[in-house]
Amino acid sequence: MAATTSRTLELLSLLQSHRHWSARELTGRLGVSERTLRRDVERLRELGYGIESVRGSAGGYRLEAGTGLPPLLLTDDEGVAIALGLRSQATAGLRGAEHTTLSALAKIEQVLPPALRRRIEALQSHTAVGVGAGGWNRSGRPAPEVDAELLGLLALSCRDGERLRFKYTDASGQGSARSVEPYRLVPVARRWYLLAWDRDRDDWRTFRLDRISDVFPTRVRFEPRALTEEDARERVERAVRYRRRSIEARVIVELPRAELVEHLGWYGREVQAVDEAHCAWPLEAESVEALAMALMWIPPGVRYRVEGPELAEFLGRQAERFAQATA
Amino acid sequence: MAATTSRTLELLSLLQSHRHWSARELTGRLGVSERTLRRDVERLRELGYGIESVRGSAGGYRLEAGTGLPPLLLTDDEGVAIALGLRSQATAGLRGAEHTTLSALAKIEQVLPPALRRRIEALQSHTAVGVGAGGWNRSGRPAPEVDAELLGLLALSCRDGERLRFKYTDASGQGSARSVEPYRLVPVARRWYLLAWDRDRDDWRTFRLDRISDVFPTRVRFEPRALTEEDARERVERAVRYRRRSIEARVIVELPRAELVEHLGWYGREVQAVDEAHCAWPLEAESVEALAMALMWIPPGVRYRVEGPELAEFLGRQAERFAQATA
DNA sequence: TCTAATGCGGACAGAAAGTGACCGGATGCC
DNA sequence: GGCATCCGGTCACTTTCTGTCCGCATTAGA
Repeated sequence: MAATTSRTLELLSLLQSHRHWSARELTGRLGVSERTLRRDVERLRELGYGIESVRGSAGGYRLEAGTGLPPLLLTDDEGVAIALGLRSQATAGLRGAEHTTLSALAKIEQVLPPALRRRIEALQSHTAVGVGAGGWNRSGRPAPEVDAELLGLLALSCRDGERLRFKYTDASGQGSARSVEPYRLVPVARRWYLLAWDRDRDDWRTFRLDRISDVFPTRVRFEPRALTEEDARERVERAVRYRRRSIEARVIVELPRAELVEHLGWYGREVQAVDEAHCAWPLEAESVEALAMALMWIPPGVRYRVEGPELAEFLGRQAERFAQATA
Repeated sequence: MAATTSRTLELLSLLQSHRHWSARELTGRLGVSERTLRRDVERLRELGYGIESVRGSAGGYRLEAGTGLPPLLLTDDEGVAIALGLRSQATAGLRGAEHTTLSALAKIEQVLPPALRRRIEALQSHTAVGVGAGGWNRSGRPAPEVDAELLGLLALSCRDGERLRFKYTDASGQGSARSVEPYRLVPVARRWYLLAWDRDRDDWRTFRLDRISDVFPTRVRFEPRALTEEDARERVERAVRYRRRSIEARVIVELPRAELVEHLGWYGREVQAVDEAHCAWPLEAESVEALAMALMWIPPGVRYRVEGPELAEFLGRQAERFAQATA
């Protein structure tokens, strides 16, 4: 039963797993005549998937970019890799694509067999970063750990309009049990927040993800309350009292612009020439520590001067500490 | 023609896009009778995809984890998000899953419509990190830019056994035109290398990805030469003459262990107590700069002393520079 | 306890499709 | 030119698909 549908999927899967197939190989795998294979190929083409065929000896079929994205037929391993990629993508907070990333993540998390889920968790725990690795974020503090699994779960609930219960520990350390209608996940300054309608308090509330625990999906659906995208973001930002508070400074380096740019590569793209022998490197970050780090990349032996009160003050203190530390 | 196959895919797509659907909604969307819908659901179940149904009022269907991964039916946006996630995953070099990540990446790159490809590139250029962000790697230098697109292309060629031509600039700056049979991509120390059979030199060669340019996929297939996984890795490592060269140091901080751990969080997991008032923080990284960065996270006002000649020497110089810079 | 809403699946008959065999043709590599 | 490969028309046969009709099972809520 349904031989043709599943065979079509299998054909797609074969084509995705290996770029080139001859008709013979395919008919062998699928157990059909060549004529039927050609008809299957035709069908797939009609669905908009680009299958190119090459005639002559060494001919065959290959899947190419078509007009639309074909269904991705993944092996378990690949599924795991994708889920991992999306999780780290989501927790890293790629600007401008959070929503889509979450929706893709929700899609795959929804159908992930438990065995694979366990593998993902195992792998994820291996990927923790070390000191000096990617773990420092723009704010210059170690990024708070974001629970990617929680993120996935919440994303699903938001998408599907499913009530949730969980424990929440507020800023003052007070714990409480909440019953909410999740509305949207919003990333602010590398942290994730859940905007939801609190059923007990009869109002919108914002929850920081790392303070949520013991989530229980009730499976009870609800009709999402109307709220514009902007409203949502504004509510969260207000609740979070988030200010950007970025710190700026400028470094005057005793080096021709070209040389510094050469040395810094991509990070030196904003360096400007001051005169033949000096250049200016504008810096911006969310903490003085992050700025100071940047200074360490000025080549050894090269003199520089910083402009910017916060950074200067910080450097003064660090210089003292460094000197003491090696005494 | 093929109404049922495409309808089945559409059903799967609907189920993936939204968790809960009533039979009515589905029949409306698909334009078939309820009986047929039930049969479609049955078919999907037979294929191993977990569709749960709920009877009674507020009943309906939902897609759940089944025994296998169902074909992922993605919107364009989601496809972009996944490709981005995989690219960053691959270039970040997740240990232990490189191969699978590449295979998943190859799968999606293979079928990515050009329009989406352009979107990915656009987005990717926006996600470049700023100073102090995740762009510093373990070696303490800005991570060399890995061209994710190149990586995807090479992954495809390795998988499919397709000959390549490209230009290669070796360490000494010498350029040459190569014609190779790509065999495997190997990440070493945050850099990617291509192991391939060089057809002109009649031997294996290792190419650093960031030195490869002007790649031309010939579309000519070849029979991959036999080589074990270990052999491959060994060849690359030998070619790369990779040594770990990590630098170690220890910091004695005038703070009780508990307080420092509290302050550092995850990064302080190896801190040891020395006595009531002091603790020792062992550090390890691939450059002194990275070590020095770690020091900045010791709370302001707290005194510390470093043990380790390289770091001490480096700090001495930095202290001087900082002092000069603010003069 | 009753009722309305929802999903379940057997039976049937007509419509639609899928299938393999056969064939002459086109294309590309050597 | 010779060979290997893909192309797509036609035909007869088989299988599947589909909608309709129906009584049943399950659930939430009045």
